[in-house]
Amino acid sequence: MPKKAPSKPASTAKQLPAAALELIAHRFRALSEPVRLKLLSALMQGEKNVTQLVEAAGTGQANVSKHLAILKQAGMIATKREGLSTLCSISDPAIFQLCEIMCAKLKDEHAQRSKHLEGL
Amino acid sequence: MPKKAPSKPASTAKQLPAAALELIAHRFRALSEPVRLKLLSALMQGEKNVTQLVEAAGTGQANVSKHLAILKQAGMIATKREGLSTLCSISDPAIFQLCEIMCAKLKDEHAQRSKHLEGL
DNA sequence: TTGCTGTATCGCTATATGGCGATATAAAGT
DNA sequence: ACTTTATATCGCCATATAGCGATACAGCAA
Repeated sequence: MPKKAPSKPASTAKQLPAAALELIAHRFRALSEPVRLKLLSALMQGEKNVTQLVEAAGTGQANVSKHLAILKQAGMIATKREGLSTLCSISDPAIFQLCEIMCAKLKDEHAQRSKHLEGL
Repeated sequence: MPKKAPSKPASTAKQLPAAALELIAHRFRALSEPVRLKLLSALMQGEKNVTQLVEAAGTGQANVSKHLAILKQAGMIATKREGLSTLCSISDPAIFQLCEIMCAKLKDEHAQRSKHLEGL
């Protein structure tokens, strides 16, 4: 695929420009809070409105609203008004991959820890 | 530190227990800072000592040391002393996958934005 | 020992952010 | 109009953390 070579200082080029790193970091940060992961986890079962998500998250409505805004800004969920409700849904399937990889990592490490304890 | 969650209302069972979500969030958080991503980016080219990483990161040595500790605690890098130096290396190949996915996401979004500007 | 280098840790400040209550806005029904 | 419901936003507080300088520690050389 023909990738355009933008005007980049080819000499001192790191593989990723600093601006890109900030964008990437920003997106990872959206995934770095348990409440937000819980929201995404709930949304993996399908579209939900904010009230349902408040229930699922187990925290206040104001917080959920803020967290949803963060997820939305990170391009991970989409929202649409429907009457009184705001329906939320996962907008980027990459999230599934990301969480799967991270979960696999956790399971591996857990298995390692269990192994280390076997001899006790 | 988070106060201990009281006995869970068993009704709202989740696919992932809260403790797991915290662990996952913790790992994503390790990837949520530009300096740490820069360190990982540098380490993708191979083992490096702290001084080299300080150069690559463009921030103070104290910060780099702290960031490396965070990455280490998240199980993303390994360190070994060798003489005066501490050699660091990526210990979990999953990081490559995670960053690839996130970068692809960014490229997609960038392409989208470019498209929206085409008609102007 | 002393000195030098590389790394880790401490103390501090400033900023960012999560959680909460209160309030504002939006949309629909009366 | 007013009320109710659903969501968003605001103000405040407490905590977390990135960055910095100074310092402590570790390892090697003379």
